[in-house]
Amino acid sequence: MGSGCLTLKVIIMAQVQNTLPADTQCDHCAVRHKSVCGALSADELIRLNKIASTRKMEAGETILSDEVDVTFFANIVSGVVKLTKMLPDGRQQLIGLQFPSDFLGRAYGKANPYFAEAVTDVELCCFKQDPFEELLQDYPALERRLFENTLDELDAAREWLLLLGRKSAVEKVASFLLMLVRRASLVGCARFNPGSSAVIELPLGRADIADFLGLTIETVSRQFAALKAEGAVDFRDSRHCEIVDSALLSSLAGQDRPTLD
Amino acid sequence: MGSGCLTLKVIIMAQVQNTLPADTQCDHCAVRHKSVCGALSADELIRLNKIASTRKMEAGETILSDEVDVTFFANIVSGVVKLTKMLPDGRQQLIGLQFPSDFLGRAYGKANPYFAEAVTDVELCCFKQDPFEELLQDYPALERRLFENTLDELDAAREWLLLLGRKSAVEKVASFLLMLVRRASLVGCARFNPGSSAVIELPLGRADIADFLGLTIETVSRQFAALKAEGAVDFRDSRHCEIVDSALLSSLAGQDRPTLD
DNA sequence: CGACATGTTGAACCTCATCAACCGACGTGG
DNA sequence: CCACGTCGGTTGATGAGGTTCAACATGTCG
Repeated sequence: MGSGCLTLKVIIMAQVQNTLPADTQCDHCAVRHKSVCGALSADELIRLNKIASTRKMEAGETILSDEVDVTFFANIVSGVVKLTKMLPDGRQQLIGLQFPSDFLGRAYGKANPYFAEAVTDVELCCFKQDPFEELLQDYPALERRLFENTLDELDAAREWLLLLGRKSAVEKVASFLLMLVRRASLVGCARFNPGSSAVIELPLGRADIADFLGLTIETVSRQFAALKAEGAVDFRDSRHCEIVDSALLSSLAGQDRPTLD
Repeated sequence: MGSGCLTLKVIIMAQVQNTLPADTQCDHCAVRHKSVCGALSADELIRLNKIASTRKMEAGETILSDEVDVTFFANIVSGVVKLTKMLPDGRQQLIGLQFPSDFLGRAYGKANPYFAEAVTDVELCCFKQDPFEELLQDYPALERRLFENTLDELDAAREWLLLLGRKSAVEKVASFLLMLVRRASLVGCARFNPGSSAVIELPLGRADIADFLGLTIETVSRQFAALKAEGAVDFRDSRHCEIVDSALLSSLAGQDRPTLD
């Protein structure tokens, strides 16, 4: 049960690459409007800029940890980040997957009760904790954006509860792919062909997918094979999945009414 | 799989019992300080009071629904509320359990993507939607309290992801009991004896517990029996559970280090 | 009392985990 | 250059943990 692989808890803090000049950087930022920054006016952004700095992290590095007090929040500018929790005996569960424009860190004091780890190489836009919380006080629009963000995350987590608690292995895997289509397409990780078939890049390896779905590597692999056999998807390689029949896929995911026509 | 019992989606809105006189009611309120109201001064409370009204609902009534636009938020004053989600084929998952002082409803527009149903008889303190959202604008402390609330719910949901994805049946049931001890004791549903043994009242029937833990009624029952056999708990009746050995119980829940002493 | 709801217990079955072999891609060093 | 180990993924055989189905117990309400 579980992955059993106790990941080394080496916390390597990324170096500050670059302190942003006060007024220009955000204009070119890929996530300027989608992220929480979207709540701020140009003037307000300048102040945010003053406490911001870019960091790059390599795939596999730990960004936030259970055990270390973190002194910053961050927007993901590029790359994918996984959030995980672990049982003392090593069993692991992925509790979230974050894409560009998502926000990392728990506001207001309490430590995050989980790990955040870079899945791919990642660019972050980091904000120092204390001054950022001051900003939250001063700019209600910012706080509200962050709040709505959190509400969305809560909804997503609850959707996942349903998946983990009640869905079968195939349904889980199918739902996972659909979730990627939905989320990744917003972020440009997916390219759509005219014929409504899309190729999505799986940001996670089989082990992480398993930990996301509460399954083992082997079952994930088998269910992918099953979906392929059904004609719902096709794989060019283990990381690239073509959605052949998305209607079929979502019926296999158990999300629509059971064909009431 | 799942409970299979498609609960009737009859939405019976409770009658307004009682419009609060502007200044007195809150003083006697059992959850005045624990709930979001705790963020408000006496003056501010008066304004909140103007848009508040008490409602009583009977066990089994639906409070919030997927399919109906809800026009109020609410504090739970007494009783227990369950939040559920359902797959189209009837499989059900409990995604949250709310106690007195907890807040019901999703701020800022979007509909709650779940059901809320009274488990016991429930007293609510309801706030009309639009004026309450105005209050959120005007009283940042209130919004912030609600925000922190939401963050805590998110943490709880993620804890539950780990449980559903990675824990065995015994571990799930044991964790459930411990969760009740932690939460219910804050709310006065539990009475502690000197000898560190406590009797907790299970607010849920076996079916709901099963839907909470992603199990079936039968397994829940068997695991309770197993815990009793181990000497971790004892049952006076199916609804009252005495925690005999809470250290043992939490080790069976898989939450502490595997005895490294 | 009988009808019904709720919970417990037993036996058979099935899904998924476990253990193990295997495959291809990659990198390293002889 | 190829032998070698490693790593990620696939595939097969076996078995355990939970589900399912069914019978039974208990409690409540008419």
